[in-house]
Amino acid sequence: MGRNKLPLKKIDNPCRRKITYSKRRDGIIKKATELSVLCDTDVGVLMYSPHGRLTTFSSNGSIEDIFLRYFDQSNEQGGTVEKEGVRSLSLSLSLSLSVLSYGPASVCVYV
Amino acid sequence: MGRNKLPLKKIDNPCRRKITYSKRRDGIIKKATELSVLCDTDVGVLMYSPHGRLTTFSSNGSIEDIFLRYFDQSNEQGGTVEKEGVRSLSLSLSLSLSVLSYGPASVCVYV
DNA sequence: TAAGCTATGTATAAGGA
DNA sequence: TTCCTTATACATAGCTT
Repeated sequence: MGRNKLPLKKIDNPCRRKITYSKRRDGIIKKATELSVLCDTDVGVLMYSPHGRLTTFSSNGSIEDIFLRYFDQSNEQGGTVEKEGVRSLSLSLSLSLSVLSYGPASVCVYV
Repeated sequence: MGRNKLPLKKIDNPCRRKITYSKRRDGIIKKATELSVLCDTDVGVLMYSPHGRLTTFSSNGSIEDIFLRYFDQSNEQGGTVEKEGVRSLSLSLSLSLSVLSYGPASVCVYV
């Protein structure tokens, strides 16, 4: 868009790259907001600037909630009963914790 | 965009809502791809369809990698390593378990 | 019912203040 | 810088198949 067509490759000029990042980052957040409102859905976005600065967007609650819902869904493919859901959630939490902490992790759940 | 301007509110007609979701979901993924290429950055997107079907996009590696990078970064900024990420994941897990099981839940984490 | 069309609204690349 | 301006390219709403 704009006066000229940008070729789809990394923008060499760091200044232009930064400007383009800001504009398009805002554009994506706007689109994500619209999608979540129009369709009444959850949307989450994570973006890193060229200098590594993080921007997150989450239409509903925190971005962590969206992560969790992601873990939920990955584990609930089969329409599980509560116990199964609990177990697989625990397993997936263990897994992500062990990666997070670069070591083993265990989780006890009381419901 | 399109023939008429859509008001920014939930689309009532389920059929239209679904169509709009599909088109805009693809649009966001295209924008995210362009952003990541043009600016040489990592971008991750999670979206749920009106029927709860999940779509993820990740410019680089799996969406889990982006999650991890998120936790890493949050923890670098706050000073506390791992513990915060672990705590917020545990809290989220407790919450979701208590909803799943229609009662209180508690979680112990060992890392 | 998914896929294509097109008129129209939106995003944005350059440039300017 | 940070915010306008505006020409242009892009996304998409409603329609058609």
